[in-house]
Amino acid sequence: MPRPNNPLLSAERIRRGALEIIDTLGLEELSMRRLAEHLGVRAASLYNHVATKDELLHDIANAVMDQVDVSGFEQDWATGLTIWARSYRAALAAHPNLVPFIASGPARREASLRRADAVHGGLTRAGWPQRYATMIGASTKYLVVGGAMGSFSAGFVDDAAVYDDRYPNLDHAHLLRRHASEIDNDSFELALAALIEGLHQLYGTLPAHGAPNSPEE
Amino acid sequence: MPRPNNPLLSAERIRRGALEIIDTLGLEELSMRRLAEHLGVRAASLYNHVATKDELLHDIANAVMDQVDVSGFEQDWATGLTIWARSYRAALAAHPNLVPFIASGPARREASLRRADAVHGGLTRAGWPQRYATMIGASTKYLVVGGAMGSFSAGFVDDAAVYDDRYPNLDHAHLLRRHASEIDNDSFELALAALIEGLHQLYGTLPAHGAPNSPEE
DNA sequence: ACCTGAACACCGTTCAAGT
DNA sequence: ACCTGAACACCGTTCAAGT
Repeated sequence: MPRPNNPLLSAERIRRGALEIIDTLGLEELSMRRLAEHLGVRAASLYNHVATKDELLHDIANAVMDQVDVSGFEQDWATGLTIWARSYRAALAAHPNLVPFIASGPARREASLRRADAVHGGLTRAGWPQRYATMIGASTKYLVVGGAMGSFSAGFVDDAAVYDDRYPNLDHAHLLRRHASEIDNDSFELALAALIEGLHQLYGTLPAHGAPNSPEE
Repeated sequence: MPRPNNPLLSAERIRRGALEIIDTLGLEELSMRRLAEHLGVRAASLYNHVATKDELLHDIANAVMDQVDVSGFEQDWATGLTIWARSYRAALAAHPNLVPFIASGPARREASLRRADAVHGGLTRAGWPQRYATMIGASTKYLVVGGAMGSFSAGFVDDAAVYDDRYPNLDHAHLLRRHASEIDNDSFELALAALIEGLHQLYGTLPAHGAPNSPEE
């Protein structure tokens, strides 16, 4: 007689295990065989719950991106942009090893479109022409992705000797690694503030702002 | 008697062949075996000229990055920043499939340090405190890398039907793919202009600008 | 319904053997 | 000096076989 015989695996458990490996060992170290081992199972078993490694990664990426908050656009556009950018950045920073994957692939999933719609809608409702709304959304994304990705300061090894006196302007470069995340965050905030400041100025010059959108392009 | 017997391969030819595969088929499609086939040779032969696949990729990345121009810092800092950012972006855009690799790994090579030194030096000579010079360099890099990377508009498939009426604010989203590179470029220029505008304002508030750098942090 | 051993078509890299 | 076949330790994925 057949019993419930509760299963060893589930899509959720697989996703969690995969993200653990990504966070601790890196994206390159994630293999279906290693993941299976991590879960006390054989590689083939994973395919009862997950179609493909690539789809698994997309599912994980979507879960990470669900932390992004676009609710601020119910207030003014600048608040919406700020909350969006910061929560977006925080979501990526929580899983830095996954950023290259999230940032390279296009995102055509439901939730991702809803977010894009909220950003675009928040900006156009505030009076930005469609074309500007698109560009502002793109610019902000560049800043977030670039900031989460490059981890600018990680490029400098934590060893003053490397720089000796050949690069006089980098005499403090060896300090960067230690304060990397702090500097990364400050740089991001600086750029975000400058961007929004610049946009505020541009906003004042818009012909029909506040009025219903004029056709453009 | 031994003759010159000129070799089939060279590091240069391997690099060129690899970049051809990356540009046409994508980074994921590059394998040492496929590269060898592309060059009319066997995989093992490559290792007479190249230490490792990873090192090969770094060498290619360095060649691409050699197109970046930091000479503008000999003029004013805003010109330097603009020329740097644009040439940086152009270098990456010339080989989009390589961007994830270039952007994820730290760059501790000679040429890369020279560029960082030129940027940092140009900014500090103009009166920016060290800490700001670091942040401005980082911010600009975020913009360039994010812009070259995400290819924001590629996230929207070129099919209006997908969006139907569920996302009213994305009613022009299907146009994005067609004008993707144009919008990407305009968004980048918008953000760069806003950043530099914001920095100009900040520059005016610096305590001792023009004077020798005051010690900080 | 779910797990698995075995297999297939791939990888990057090494190395003794050839010229 | 340079190219190569064969091998090693890996991949992602499929599938018939088991329970």
